[in-house]
Amino acid sequence: MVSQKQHLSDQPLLRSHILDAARSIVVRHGFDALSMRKLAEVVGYSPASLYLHFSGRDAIAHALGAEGHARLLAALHSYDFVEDDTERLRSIGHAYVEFGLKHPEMYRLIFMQNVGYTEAIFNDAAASGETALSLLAEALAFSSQAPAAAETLWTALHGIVSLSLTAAKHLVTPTDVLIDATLELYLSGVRKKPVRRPPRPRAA
Amino acid sequence: MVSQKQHLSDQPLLRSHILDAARSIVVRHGFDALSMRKLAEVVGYSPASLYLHFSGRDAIAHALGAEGHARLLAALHSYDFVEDDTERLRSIGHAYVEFGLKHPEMYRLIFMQNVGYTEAIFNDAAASGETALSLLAEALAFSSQAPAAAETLWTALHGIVSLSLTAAKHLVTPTDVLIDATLELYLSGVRKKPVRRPPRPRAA
DNA sequence: GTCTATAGGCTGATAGAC
DNA sequence: GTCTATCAGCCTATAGAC
Repeated sequence: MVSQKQHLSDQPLLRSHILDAARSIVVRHGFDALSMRKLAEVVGYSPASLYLHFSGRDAIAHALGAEGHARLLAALHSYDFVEDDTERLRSIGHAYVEFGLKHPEMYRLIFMQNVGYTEAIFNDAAASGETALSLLAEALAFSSQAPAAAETLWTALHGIVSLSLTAAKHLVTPTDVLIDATLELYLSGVRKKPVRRPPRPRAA
Repeated sequence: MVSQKQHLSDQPLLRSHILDAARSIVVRHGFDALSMRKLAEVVGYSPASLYLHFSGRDAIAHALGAEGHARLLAALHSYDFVEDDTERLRSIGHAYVEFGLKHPEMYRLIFMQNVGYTEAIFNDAAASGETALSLLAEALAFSSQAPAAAETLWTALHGIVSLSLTAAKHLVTPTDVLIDATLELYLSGVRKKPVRRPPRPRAA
């Protein structure tokens, strides 16, 4: 019953056990509640042992966020099968917000917690070939105004998620209505020629 | 030179001294760096004395955030003089984002730090008659689709600020271009009839 | 009103035994 | 590889002297 090479296959397994425990703490109590001591307790090891598998708390945060970002990408990719360009964009937009609302603490960790984390996660994802932004840009490729159009849409979708997470009680409009209104505006604008910007008045 | 009733006028004065010190810590090192000990050191009092003027750290955070929100409102009101409706809305939109980028740690405290803080600050502001959202709704009063239109615009503007604070390196489009694109879309959509929403495909 | 002193915690990280 | 023990801090908040 006992494998002689157990300790060889344990290393990656333990890493993912640690990440599982860390994820369960973060999604339940928020990232601030993730301490090496509590994490060690959940994993069933001493705090010191965690440092054999991760260089420290930041490394765990990074691994957790990178994994969360990958899950977000997967959620968006689940609408790749939709053939109509605008329909696919609508589906992706809804899926983006839905991910954020379904995994609020994970979304916070990826995009709202800390400049350093967000940059590291995004840099890694970019190096791997795809980010939440690049996927939106691809979904908007049928239009002509990338990358500004993709970034404009991304910021809008992020705003819906982000304010829903911190100011939900003050948003009376149902989230789906906000998403649809946002998407229709971007879809209707996406083929127009760039806007002429009039000079703005300065404050008195 | 010495007033006999100095100790009477000292109370509100000390309160604002404490808030000044707290603000300087928060804007320089972020809200997480605000501790009662460090604050007491900056103010020049012992930690225990702070509790004579504020019930605790949360009360200081709340007072600081409420004050920040009031400053945001003031910044937006500085364009009240603009007579043209769409011009005024453009100015307000730019001013909103500008405030967030100029006071990132204050903006974080008001809208991104903590659900509890944001709710308390916003509840107070609503009770006082005006919030960032209600001001946007007023600026959009010339259109017919409040409050959904105001919330849609608010989330979009917040998204620009919020992602600029955490993912600036991955937004290649200049902020002003993002704001203008967003505003023009909302302005062009604001008089249209409500969008027809086609059913979305479900994931395979 | 302000202080000192302290209760009663928490933290990340490491040295060195086994 | 995992442990115990610990370093070297940090924190909010309060009791009680002055």
